[in-house]
Amino acid sequence: MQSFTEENYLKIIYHLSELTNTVQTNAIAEQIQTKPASVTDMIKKLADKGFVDYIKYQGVTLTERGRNAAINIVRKHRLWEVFLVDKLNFRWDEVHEVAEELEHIKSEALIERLDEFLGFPKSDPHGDPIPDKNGRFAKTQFIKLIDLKIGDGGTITGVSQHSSAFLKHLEKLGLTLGKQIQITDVTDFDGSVEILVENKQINISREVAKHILISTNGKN
Amino acid sequence: MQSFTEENYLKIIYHLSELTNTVQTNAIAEQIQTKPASVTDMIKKLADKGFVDYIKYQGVTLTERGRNAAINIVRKHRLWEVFLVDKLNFRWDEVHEVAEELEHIKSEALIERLDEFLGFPKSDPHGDPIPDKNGRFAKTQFIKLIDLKIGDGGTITGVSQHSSAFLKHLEKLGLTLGKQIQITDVTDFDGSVEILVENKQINISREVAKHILISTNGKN
DNA sequence: TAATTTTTTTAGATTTACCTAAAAATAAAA
DNA sequence: TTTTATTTTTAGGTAAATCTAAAAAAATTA
Repeated sequence: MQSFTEENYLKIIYHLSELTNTVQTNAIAEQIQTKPASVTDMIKKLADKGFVDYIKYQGVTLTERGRNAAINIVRKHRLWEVFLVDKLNFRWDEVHEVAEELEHIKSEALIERLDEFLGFPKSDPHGDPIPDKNGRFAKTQFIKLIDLKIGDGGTITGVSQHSSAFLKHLEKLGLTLGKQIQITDVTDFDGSVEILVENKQINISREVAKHILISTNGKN
Repeated sequence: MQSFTEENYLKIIYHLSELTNTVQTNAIAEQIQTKPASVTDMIKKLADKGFVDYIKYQGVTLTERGRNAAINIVRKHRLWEVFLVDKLNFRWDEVHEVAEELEHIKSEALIERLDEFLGFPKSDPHGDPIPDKNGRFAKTQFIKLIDLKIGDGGTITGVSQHSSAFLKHLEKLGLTLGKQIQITDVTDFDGSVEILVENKQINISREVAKHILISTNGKN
């Protein structure tokens, strides 16, 4: 059984592994809000316990054991987010911080019953897939909005940034999960994107477009 | 804001305060499963922070501030227990350990919304009163079953032991909250008590009788 | 390839919550 | 009121997770 802190490291390493194969010390330090020296210490500990493979100066990768542990934490995090939104009427931009705490509650029975209580949801309020109790989940095929071309369209099915500030901004723009969008123009000057949502033309910054995930329903 | 550990100390001191006015170091050590020397350390820290009044060798009492903090933790613990039993179908003997973890989740909004979701319950699955958001709750007038005399009767409205072993035992005997009981005999030899529940005569040990709380509906 | 910059690690400290062993204070018994 | 027993505190230390500052390795640039 891992400590609260170890669990956070595993979770962060797991998320960073989706971007790069081996994960760098500095990247972890930035995510976990700590110093690289502290990360090195913890990585050694996780390596000793068999959660990560680690070669000095080369970065880390999760072992099978480490990945399973990480996926379990992600599962808990996402289930709690569904609970907060579906049952306690939290908004999607309010749930992340609370779920960061709830994900560390240890009871397995609690999570299985919570899953059942929520009706075995497949995705969380931000569109991220929820692993089942065996750690399996659909590899969702997302495209970043920024990577679409003029004329391309699709459905908003996820976000890659969970901060309250970002999500509130999306809400204000009417860009919530399930909304159909289509790219109508891309501005050369600042890379901002012109999109059509519910028959309205809006302009979003490149930065925002990077963190909106689209499932395309075929181009036109 | 207090640490996980500080919260546990406050909670334990609060519960022990219901028995004796000033709480002894050894009593805390026993409850918290630690050594008296460690308790002394923590007490000093809590005193520095203004949560307890402390005189060397004399024991501690909670300050107003300490009591408020403790009651808030008790409120959270009991609300989570209701959630686990009412919504996730846990049995009353399964909830204590999980609630020991959940009680430390910090979001105030979470607790207010959970309270509302549960319909503002007044008592937890063991019959203990749930403080409202201002820390107010009904001082319940319990009598220990062991203190009743032959012929006395009443309703089981609480227990003063939350261990799974004890609660399972009560369940097996049919002694659950709300059951009407009447004392029919007390054995001199071992102090065990003969009681009438649902037209059946059963015998319970002195130890068990000590931890069952009765609200009397008048003697006969 | 050499020089510079960036990344990562080591070394040595700090803080929190705990420990053991011994000393001091208080309470109980003779 | 001594003596004995119990309770509590002090002193000094440990482990976990962090830190700063400096050294070492790797990557980048000139």
